[in-house]
Amino acid sequence: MGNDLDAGTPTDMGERPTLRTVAQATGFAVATVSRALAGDPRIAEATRAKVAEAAKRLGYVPDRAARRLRTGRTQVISLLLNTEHEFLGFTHEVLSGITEALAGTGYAVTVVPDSPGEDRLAPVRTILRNNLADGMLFTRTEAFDPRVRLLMEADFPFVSHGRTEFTTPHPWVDFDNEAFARAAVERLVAKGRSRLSLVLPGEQFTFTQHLRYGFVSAARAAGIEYEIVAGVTLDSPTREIAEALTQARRGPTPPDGYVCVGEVTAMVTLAALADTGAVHGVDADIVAKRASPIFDNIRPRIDTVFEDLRATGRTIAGMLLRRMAGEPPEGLNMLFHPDPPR
Amino acid sequence: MGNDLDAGTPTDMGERPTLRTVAQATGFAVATVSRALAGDPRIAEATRAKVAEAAKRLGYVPDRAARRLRTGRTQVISLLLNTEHEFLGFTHEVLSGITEALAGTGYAVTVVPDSPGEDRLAPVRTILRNNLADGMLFTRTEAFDPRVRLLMEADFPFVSHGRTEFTTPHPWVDFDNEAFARAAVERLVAKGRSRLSLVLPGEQFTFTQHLRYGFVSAARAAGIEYEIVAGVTLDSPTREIAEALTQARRGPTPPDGYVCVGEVTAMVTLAALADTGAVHGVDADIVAKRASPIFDNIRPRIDTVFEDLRATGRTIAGMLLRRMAGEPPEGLNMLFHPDPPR
DNA sequence: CAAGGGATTTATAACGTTTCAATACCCGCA
DNA sequence: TGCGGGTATTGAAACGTTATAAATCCCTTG
Repeated sequence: MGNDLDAGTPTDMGERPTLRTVAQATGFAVATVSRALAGDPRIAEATRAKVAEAAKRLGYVPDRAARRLRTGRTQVISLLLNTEHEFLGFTHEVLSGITEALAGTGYAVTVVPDSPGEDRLAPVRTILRNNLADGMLFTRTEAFDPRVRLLMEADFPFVSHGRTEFTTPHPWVDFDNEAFARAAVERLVAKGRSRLSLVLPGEQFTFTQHLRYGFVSAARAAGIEYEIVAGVTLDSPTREIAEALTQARRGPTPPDGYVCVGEVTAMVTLAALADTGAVHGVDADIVAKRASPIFDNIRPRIDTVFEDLRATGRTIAGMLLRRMAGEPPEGLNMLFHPDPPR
Repeated sequence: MGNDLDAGTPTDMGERPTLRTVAQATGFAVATVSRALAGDPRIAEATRAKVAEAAKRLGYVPDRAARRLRTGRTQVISLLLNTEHEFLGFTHEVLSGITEALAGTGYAVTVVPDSPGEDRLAPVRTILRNNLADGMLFTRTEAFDPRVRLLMEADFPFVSHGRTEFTTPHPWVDFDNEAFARAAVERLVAKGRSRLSLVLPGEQFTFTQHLRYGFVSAARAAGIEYEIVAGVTLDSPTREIAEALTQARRGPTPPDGYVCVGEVTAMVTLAALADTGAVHGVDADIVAKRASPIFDNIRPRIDTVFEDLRATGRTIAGMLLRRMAGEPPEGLNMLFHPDPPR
């Protein structure tokens, strides 16, 4: 081996090896090397082995730009990130799950801001038109989400976190929020609570309807009173939520049970209880959805139901890979079920 | 203009316009169009205007892959994301800030996992060797961070969140954790507290040393007792931190003041107080660093110092842009100062 | 009027990959 | 010997862009 003085090419050692480097090292043509590395069966077994060895030895890695230019495939997956304030680890957990599922696949994740007030289609259009990704992931899905409609029309691979109400099937991953709400209500009823309260996310999101249905139907089934806090959503400033909750507590018949969809609401609720002189566990109870271990460290302890967001991230990414590989959308659905409350 | 029947090219309407499309529409050569759009002063003013108009009308957007292949510049910025569990909005806030600063620049952010137990250099090496990005951002910087060393050697643009102790200057953005710790101590002393406690992040991080120094020197200056909780770090499972704190409280002279570096620790500390029958505000006080508005909704209310992570994200991204544009590293530093505690 | 020269524009060659169409090779068989 | 026919390999073109070097034009000047 030694130093290949005869190679006298501009491509010297230290440069990034290309197909040409490998071709020269093996004596085959560039086209052959390309095919061999792609595992093309028309290339002889022995050749494939020789090329593979040389590629590995030289540390050859295909150039993304060249491949992308040639094939039109970007090897990129875009995640639409909502840029509203968010307090607990939603983004971190989902993103960790996604990168976990994508490790070793050659796919890169790019993060694209999805400003909630703005046109939610704009970033999607940009990605489609300028061919910036091979697939897309997003959250906070709406019943007739325009992004879903557009992507289905364009036949562009995506997985939504959250279901829609379109009749055409598309890949989605969701948490069974109806079951969560139902279980939360039942848990509170079991504790003897009979006037329940719930703060919902914005009306437009599908999971809001699931939560509402689970909450309302379970409360009715138990024959107890319930109210959905008016005038605020989960995305309202916490100050406003706190005010609404406090005001409700000062009414003639304050709630004695709270279903909280997020950790923040749970904290706000705890604070509202404290501020109105009520004692958790005595005057009222809370059951909350929990996506992080933080509630292990809250006093008073409150009942929680765990939603595994890292698994969610892994799943949406894995499903997108399958969709991009050509699987039909029909089978690509996954509904996570709440563990029993604890 | 009407329909250009004479154009009879394979590039029909509906296809993504390229330089060739614009060239044909204007009658100039591809090279001229490229130059005109790049604002090359050697192209006549009138030509530049005509080309710009046509490009806009046709909706021309340069192809990233082609540009990348030709120039070697990727138009990508990589963010090294630590995949440990994290509970409050660090990732979300920093990432939102980054995308905010990058909006409209044409740069995309890709997220690369930075597994804490693993070789922290591996993802950096991959990015360098395979030319996957033009610049890099990362957090949890160490005193002699090997990533910083490698990137400086390679002369690759980056901004670290956190300072190092290298003598060669490099761009960084940091929060003045020493000032935070000092202020927290002073605040506790002002409340009459005289036995302070602190849980530190892992020894390897630079900001750990800043915290330690601020804490220790302020406590000494005030002539009070202090302890750094042994055996656990901020990254320890919360259960272990809780145990260590609870145990300390059961000793002969339990702490009466806590400096908490994160929101989670603050919650754990509150829980430890509650579990040992101590009352916040009576038996002990807490001053905590706060990166989200969540503490407005914690009862008991605790003193906090705000670290604006979204601004941090904006700043590291903005600084990286300047570095990539060729600015020398010397001036590219920014130290965020804590607001007065409240 | 020819030559010089500044101002514009352009043809062309890359960047590294994949793929189409064509070539070279080898074997068996007429 | 020559030829069909599979097998294995290859040359060349193309993806869309930028940069180098050369060409064109037009105007000034000796």
